Amino acid sequence: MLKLTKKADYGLMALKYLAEHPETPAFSAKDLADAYGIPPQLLAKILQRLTKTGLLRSHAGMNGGYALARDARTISAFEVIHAIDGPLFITSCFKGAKSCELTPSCTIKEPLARVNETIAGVLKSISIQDLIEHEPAADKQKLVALTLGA
Amino acid sequence: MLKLTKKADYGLMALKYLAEHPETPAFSAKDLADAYGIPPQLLAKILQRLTKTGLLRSHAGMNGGYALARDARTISAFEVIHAIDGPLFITSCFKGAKSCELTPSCTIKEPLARVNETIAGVLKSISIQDLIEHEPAADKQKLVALTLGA
DNA sequence: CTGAATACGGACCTAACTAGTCGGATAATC
DNA sequence: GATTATCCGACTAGTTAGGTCCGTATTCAG
Repeated sequence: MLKLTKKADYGLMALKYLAEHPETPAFSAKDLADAYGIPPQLLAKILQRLTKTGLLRSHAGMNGGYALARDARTISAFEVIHAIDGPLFITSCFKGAKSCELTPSCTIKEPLARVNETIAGVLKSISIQDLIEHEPAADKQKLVALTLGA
Repeated sequence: MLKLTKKADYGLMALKYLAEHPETPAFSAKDLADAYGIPPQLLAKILQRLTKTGLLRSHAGMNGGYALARDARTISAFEVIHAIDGPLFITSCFKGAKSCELTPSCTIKEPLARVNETIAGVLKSISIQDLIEHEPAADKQKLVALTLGA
């Protein structure tokens, strides 16, 4: 069905929330979970993962919590999704290094790999900041090149 | 992980195979399954589904089998995926009519919906025929517009 | 008319994955 | 040292994906 996991959704929501409140030094996992009605312990694990991949900075203790490690404009949706859901493969084939068992019979792998790159490109072109600024802006249109040639 | 199901892969492979052999009037599910080492009964069900959605024509009895219902150029990868995997939703939210329970707190739904449309556009721009012709062709590059504005 | 080849379609099984929970350890602040 | 946090692994329940089995209907050849 080509859909993100809820975890990725939650992660994006949390990052967006942090980006929307730059004045506050840090939010605890519970704060963020309450803001969206997300199970706190689940969100906590997501935030921990985002911390480990360097997208967030964490601080334990009172008045601790999470904050963006970088500017919201420099964090792409792709990074968030990749950190939480792992590598992005549109094909069920090539999971990592070992190509699919059907090779060389699987002939659609190569064309779909380009589709995969295109989708990744789309997600890379979207920053957390973009999620906030969703005003009508025809000049903000972005063009993504889809190359089918080998 | 944002990936297609194997069923969709199998469907695309089968359609591509049919498109590559226009001279043959029909291939049985078993023929196609043998060509790729796919479980025959699984592929059979996929082909049946593609028939029901009008992408294939079927014929029972001896020398029966499946054939493309339309020209390979007019069948998009999107149609195939949609027929097999169902509607394409990148967000875990809005499954069909009922929006996610987090509404209105879920604020990323709207921006991601546009990403969703972009990806759908990419898949719609790719025909079965395109899967066959994967020669280096810079002039075959396609541009996909990604609009983030509301 | 009979039988082989084929499409059709439901029921079923199993492994994997997703979402979420629980419990405890560590760390920082007051 | 009590409180507020992050951290992290183990566990459970529900869903989905992938695949199988079996019976029925349809078409064609001999």
